[in-house]
Amino acid sequence: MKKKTELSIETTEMARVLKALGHPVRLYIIQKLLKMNACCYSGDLVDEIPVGRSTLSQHLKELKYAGLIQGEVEPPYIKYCLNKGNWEEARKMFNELFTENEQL
Amino acid sequence: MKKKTELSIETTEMARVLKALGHPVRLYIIQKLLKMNACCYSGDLVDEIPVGRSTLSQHLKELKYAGLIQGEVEPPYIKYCLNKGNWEEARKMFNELFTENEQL
DNA sequence: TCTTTATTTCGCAAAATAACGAAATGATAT
DNA sequence: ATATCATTTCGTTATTTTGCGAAATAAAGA
Repeated sequence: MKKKTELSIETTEMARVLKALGHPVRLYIIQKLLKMNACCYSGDLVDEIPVGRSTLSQHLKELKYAGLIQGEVEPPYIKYCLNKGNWEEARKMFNELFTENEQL
Repeated sequence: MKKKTELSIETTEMARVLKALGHPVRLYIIQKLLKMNACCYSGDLVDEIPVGRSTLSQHLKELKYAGLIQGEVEPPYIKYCLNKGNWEEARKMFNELFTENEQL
């Protein structure tokens, strides 16, 4: 028997997004962007989050790589905003996962 | 300035759940339990997931530790089911995160 | 008692992650 | 040309995660 099917692309991709959100610092950033419905700067975040500048930069990079945020250069700042298109995609995915079984 | 506030318990806890879901194997298991609205056995999973028995066992342990599933001993099997109470909590958390900003 | 069966724990190795401070970058202002 | 500024990249270290196979466990059957 033993099919050992590869896990689907959808599952793998969704897990990637969940993983990106699965760190307090990164989740905090996303929550903040959602709550404010706005963008923010690394310099603002570094005052609110107990982590050094370079570490924060790494987390921003990961969120960007996961497609959840995007950065616009506004010298000497970089303005980080939600990637709304991708976020909407993610929202749909999660909604499916979380609500298709409300009867539980 | 530099407040360096600790991140809130809520954010930290939510990140823990997201992290637990942030692996393809673990997400697959949860998706399966949701879809079937039922329980499953480690032995079933090992035929569907491309990973060894001991590795699978580790992932089940992590899902259990994160409170997402629970296991009932049914010798010689162990029946794994969603922890419905905790799942409902998680569902609410995520719903808040993902839907409070549908206007985006 | 000795197997068998399903599953977990153990011990290990490889890879990934998280964090830091120092140095680099790139743009502007002096 | 040099200094400043916000931010990133680099190099490093410590820790965690992922994965495996071998051995252990625990229950039931021969």
